Amino acid sequence: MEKEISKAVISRLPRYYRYLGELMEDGVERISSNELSQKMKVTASQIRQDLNNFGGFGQQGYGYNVKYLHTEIAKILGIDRQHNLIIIGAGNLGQALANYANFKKHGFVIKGMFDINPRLIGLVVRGVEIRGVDDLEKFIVENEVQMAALTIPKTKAPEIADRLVKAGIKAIWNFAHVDLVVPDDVVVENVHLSESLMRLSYRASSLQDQKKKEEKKKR
Amino acid sequence: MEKEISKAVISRLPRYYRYLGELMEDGVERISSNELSQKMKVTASQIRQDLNNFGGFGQQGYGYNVKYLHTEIAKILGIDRQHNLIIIGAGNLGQALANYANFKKHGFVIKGMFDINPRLIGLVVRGVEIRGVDDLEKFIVENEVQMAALTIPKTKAPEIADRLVKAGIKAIWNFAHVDLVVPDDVVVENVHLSESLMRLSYRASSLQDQKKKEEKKKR
DNA sequence: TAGATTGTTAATCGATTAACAATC
DNA sequence: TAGATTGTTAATCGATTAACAATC
Repeated sequence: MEKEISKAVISRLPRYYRYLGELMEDGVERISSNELSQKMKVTASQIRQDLNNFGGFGQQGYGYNVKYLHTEIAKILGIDRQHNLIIIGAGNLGQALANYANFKKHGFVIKGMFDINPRLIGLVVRGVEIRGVDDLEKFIVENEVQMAALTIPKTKAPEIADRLVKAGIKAIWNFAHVDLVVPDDVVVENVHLSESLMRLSYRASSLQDQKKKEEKKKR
Repeated sequence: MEKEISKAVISRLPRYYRYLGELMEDGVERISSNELSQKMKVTASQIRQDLNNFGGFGQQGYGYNVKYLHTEIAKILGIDRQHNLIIIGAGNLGQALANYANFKKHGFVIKGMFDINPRLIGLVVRGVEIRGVDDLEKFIVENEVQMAALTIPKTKAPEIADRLVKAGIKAIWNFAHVDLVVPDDVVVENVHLSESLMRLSYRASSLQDQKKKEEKKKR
């Protein structure tokens, strides 16, 4: 039985990965959980606990080898392998993703882009042609695509998601403002930008309100 | 003393808001925590606990009035007021945000866009002109801008963030892959897309690995 | 009034932090 | 060997779920 690893732990791994990458660039060879904790503003205890979910990557009295740990986290995250990706929805957001150069560095290869807008079909973005959705299923199979980014309106998303799942897609990066319903063996990662903005709004607003209250008190 | 409301609660509010909005569109007038919990796939207990952080919005024996609750959550999130926003970085992602029509509906008004690329300066996106960053501070003050979306490379982000803070910005929606350092009275909401994609990669990869193991067992 | 459902307290569960023995 | 720092167990804290009295 595999011990299930908590979502909280997983969501911290990419940040560790980023900091380790920066340390490598700075030529740092080793780091202790304590040093790293100060840089990242988390507890050293949390770092050690998190990492030990996956094995002992450090050494007593020494700390962690930056390069080694960086590689190991990449393996855990699955970014050491190639992921074939398509983007459904070639609007600004879809194109923004396509233009995001760092993808390739982490094993994500954009195999194709799709849209229903005839004005976009045929255009080429970063060497990738925008296609109509008619030959979607065929394309997925032929190009061994496992992942799809959904940057289409919420009205179209569930239907397209169904088609993706039937065609064999196993991972959906969902930017549409709906909760997709998919089988157990398909994973969905939501990026709901409007919800993110609302969280910011909440925090900004409550900060404002607090200030106003404090001003009132003074008088 | 205000009781501090947990981050977990806040991050669920926008989703409640979205579901209530959809219920309104469907003409539903009232809903019980139990019904809503089934739709949203959370526990009824959690819904009631979450809402009661902010006050009693329901009525025993009746449930919650959809429209009323929708309005109240909007107030809590601060999306009943106007937020003046600028976008720094007019690349694909910045333009995607500018084109995202629903912003206005929730009180976010895009006052301006900024870039350093001379080829973009002067262009107009959705009625908003792209400006150079020279007159950034002046623009913020004159237009009473409180929020900024940062869609620029990580190398430039900290410097611009400093300028924003000095000019009086209180909320930063950060799409750059750095952790910004800001004073206590400024809030930052991070959208690290590459980290989101890595989380998806982890889940997709561990699903794959699991399957392989099961296949091995069978043999 | 009887039935339904909230608001809220209490119980459980999980995640974070602290502590320290193991060991490089 | 002595010092440093991990890996891991135990303690604490917080968040989620369950239960039920209050009340519409």
